[in-house]
Amino acid sequence: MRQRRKAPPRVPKRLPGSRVHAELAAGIGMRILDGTYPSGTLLPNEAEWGQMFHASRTAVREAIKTLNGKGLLVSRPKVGSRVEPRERWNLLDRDVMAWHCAAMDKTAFLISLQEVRRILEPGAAVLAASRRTPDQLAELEAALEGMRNAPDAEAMVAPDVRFHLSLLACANNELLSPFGIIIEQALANLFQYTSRHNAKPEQVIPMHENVVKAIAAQRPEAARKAMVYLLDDTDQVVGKPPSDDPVRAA
Amino acid sequence: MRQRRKAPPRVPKRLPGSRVHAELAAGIGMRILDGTYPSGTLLPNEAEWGQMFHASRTAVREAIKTLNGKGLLVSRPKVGSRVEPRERWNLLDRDVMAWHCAAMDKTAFLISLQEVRRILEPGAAVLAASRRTPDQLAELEAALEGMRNAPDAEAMVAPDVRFHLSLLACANNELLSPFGIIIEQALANLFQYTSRHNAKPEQVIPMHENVVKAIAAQRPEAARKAMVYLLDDTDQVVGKPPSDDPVRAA
DNA sequence: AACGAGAATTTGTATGACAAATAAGTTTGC
DNA sequence: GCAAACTTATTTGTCATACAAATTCTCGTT
Repeated sequence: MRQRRKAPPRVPKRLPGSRVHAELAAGIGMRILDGTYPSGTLLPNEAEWGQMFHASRTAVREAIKTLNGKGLLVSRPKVGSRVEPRERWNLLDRDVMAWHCAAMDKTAFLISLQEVRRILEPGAAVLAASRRTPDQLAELEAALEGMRNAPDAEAMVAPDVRFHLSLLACANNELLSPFGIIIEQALANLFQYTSRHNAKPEQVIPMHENVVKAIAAQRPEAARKAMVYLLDDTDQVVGKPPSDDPVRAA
Repeated sequence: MRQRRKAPPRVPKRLPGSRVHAELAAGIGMRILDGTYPSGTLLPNEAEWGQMFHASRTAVREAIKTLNGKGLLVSRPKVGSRVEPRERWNLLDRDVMAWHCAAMDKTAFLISLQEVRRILEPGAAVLAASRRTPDQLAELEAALEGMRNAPDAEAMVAPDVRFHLSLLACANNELLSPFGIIIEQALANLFQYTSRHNAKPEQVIPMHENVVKAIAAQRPEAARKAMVYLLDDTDQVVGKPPSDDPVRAA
């Protein structure tokens, strides 16, 4: 039997598993990302945040330290916490990207994401073809096999993400790993389009296969081309015209 | 008159301007980056960190929240704080990159940096040539002028960084801005080499001029080529062979 | 052996107090 | 009149303590 001696907590109707400082970080972070507090603005002080969210200053401070670490804020005594200029934000951070994505037009964001993919992934494919280890190649092939076995388009997203993340890993450059976040976001958002437009789904698997073949054969330029074709196909879903790749044009 | 009733503080001989939680974050962060606590390891608990650094648990927690936000850690009650796998680290974060740079061989790191630059900057130059605004072009030219006026090699680093950052801005893709960190680090580290080797400094300015000309003329492919040449020159300083650009080879 | 209740441990939150830093206003000295 | 020095007010920074919540571990029961 449970004793019920204590009165039930009145204010803290918090869901179990939620962390106050995480909610605060998200709450403040989103208000920055959506422009409620533009760059250069002075935020409310810690006590005010505490009142707004019914939380202690301790929790507020931990949230602010989190945002501080993501480059959204700088705090100074007597002056307060000021929103940093946009170019100092850590847009590649998972949380920041999620808040940003929630605040802004998803289509425009997706176009930006694809643009960066067009720059990065062909280059990564070149490195992958020349440097992948057998283990990394096997992982890439396993991801491809996962795509083949997907029963429907939705089930293909996860192995597709895995495929492109594996490709980044094949490049064996540790500074390329952080871009996995871009790929995850892009493919996750992209699915909402593919499920509607569903342009030429029968070509998706062969296109990925071509990338794997080129990387397996250690042919960098072929890998690059195959990746460009793959991205062209993806861009068609979004509605952008395919690239005018100088190599292909030549 | 000032009253001097209170005894001077005995223990806290901390330098003015230093923040305890920042020192803690750096101390813990570096121990993670240098491999003292490898991925998957359980860190000492908050009380132990407090003893190690002679700080309160509050300060330790704020430091841990900072590292949490950078993707180095996850904390759970009763378990503790566990080091995340390397691919989840925010290597593009300023602090993380600084700690990483302090821990690891700088030459190897510089090669990784240059490799990513070779992928990113030519692509950024293409976008810049087609989309730069007049204001952005003016900013780019101002940075170039700053390089021209630099009296010595050391004084050229700052405007050089400004140049490449401006170029990223010209691309008008917000997801490209975070890479400015890579460029800053690369050029800052690179200076140690240029000052020693000093390979063909007379070519540096004309090479940058060519990039500006192509972007001013809105010729994307010319901008791309000019940027590749520029990076080739930089790579020679590091000791890498120049790229085998398929376009140039054709 | 499986299961469940309870103990132990660690992070999470709250509160209160004071220190440090600094922007702004006020007085002082010339 | 004006500038420098001082005072004051405000906000973040740090500490100590207490307790809540979550989760693993242990141990006893069935």
